Amino acid sequence: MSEERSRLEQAREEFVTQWGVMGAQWGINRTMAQIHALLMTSPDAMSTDEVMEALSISRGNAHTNLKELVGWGLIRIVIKKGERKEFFEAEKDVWEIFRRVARERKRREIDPALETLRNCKEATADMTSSEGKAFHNQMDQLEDFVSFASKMGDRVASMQHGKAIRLAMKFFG
Amino acid sequence: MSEERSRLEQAREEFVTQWGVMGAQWGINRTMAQIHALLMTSPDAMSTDEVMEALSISRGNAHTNLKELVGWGLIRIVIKKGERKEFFEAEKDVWEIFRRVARERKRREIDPALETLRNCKEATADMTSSEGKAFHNQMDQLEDFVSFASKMGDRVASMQHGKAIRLAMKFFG
DNA sequence: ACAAACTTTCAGAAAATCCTGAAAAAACAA
DNA sequence: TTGTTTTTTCAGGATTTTCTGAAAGTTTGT
Repeated sequence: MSEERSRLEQAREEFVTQWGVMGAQWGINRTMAQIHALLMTSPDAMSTDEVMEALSISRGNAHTNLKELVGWGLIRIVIKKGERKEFFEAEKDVWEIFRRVARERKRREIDPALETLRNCKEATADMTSSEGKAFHNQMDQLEDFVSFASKMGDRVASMQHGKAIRLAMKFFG
Repeated sequence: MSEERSRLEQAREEFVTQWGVMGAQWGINRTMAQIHALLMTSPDAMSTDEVMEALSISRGNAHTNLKELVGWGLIRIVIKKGERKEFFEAEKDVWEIFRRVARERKRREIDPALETLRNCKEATADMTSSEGKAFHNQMDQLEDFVSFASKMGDRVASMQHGKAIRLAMKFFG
């Protein structure tokens, strides 16, 4: 029994560590990704102190990243009866996690990028030199592609899990 | 004429700068993203010295990031007749750029992540405690999702542009 | 109002990442 | 071979990012 427990803890630690590494590669703060992994695999909501303890990190660090995760909609605050402090609980449904990350990245990164591409496109719309035209054309293609991908993202992210699966099957069928 | 030229340079600089910012947000070295943007909008292949000059960066920096981009398959080396040095030229087709980035990220990041998930899944496959089962189940769902997304990526990335567009239209139709 | 429990902020320290510049290695020409 | 051009490497410096710990702020109960 205690053997199973320790094996579980070990697997969980590996997951937390690797999720952190992966997050870092995708431009997400390592600690934030680790907290996310920790909460995704926690049977119960955890307090700030429990997170600090589990990852050996400072209060400030834990606090900042917990709030950041709340901002991403990946975890939520839970108040327990009789307890004064806040507890945090992760969204565990993978499809829902994906949808929230997609929505947030779009808002924070894709939309501003589109803005830039449109600016560059507009600023060169009237050019007559071949270089000017080539640049304009390149911006146009990029804008088309990014806005198309963005719309696809919206579409997919607003689907229910079941529907997404069925649609995806069409790809392979 | 010179007015158009300077307006073009300005637009191009904005693009290079912003592409750098965006890259950084996605876990890509800022300089690498800037060089990529520079070459994507260059009418001709550029030498290391020209890149250094255009971005005001050192030779070492330029060299390392150019080679990194070659490794990602986003630019290629070009040898000009009568010239001894190497020139670099970017892939300009957005669909092709997307495919190469997708393929590389899969290889470098998704596949290792799947490996971890499978490990964690396997290590807890026989558990009887409810916590053990919950963890195993969570790993299973994550693994399913990631490997599914990965297969989708493969599928899409191996399609021709035209075919992808037609398929995508089904989404909206 | 006071005190205890808890949350938030942030200046400075630590760590991770990135860049420079120069030297070494390699490629090539004469 | 010898000299010239170009590529590659990398130690040390600069910058950016992240973290700590403590103080300030807030909420809640008495």
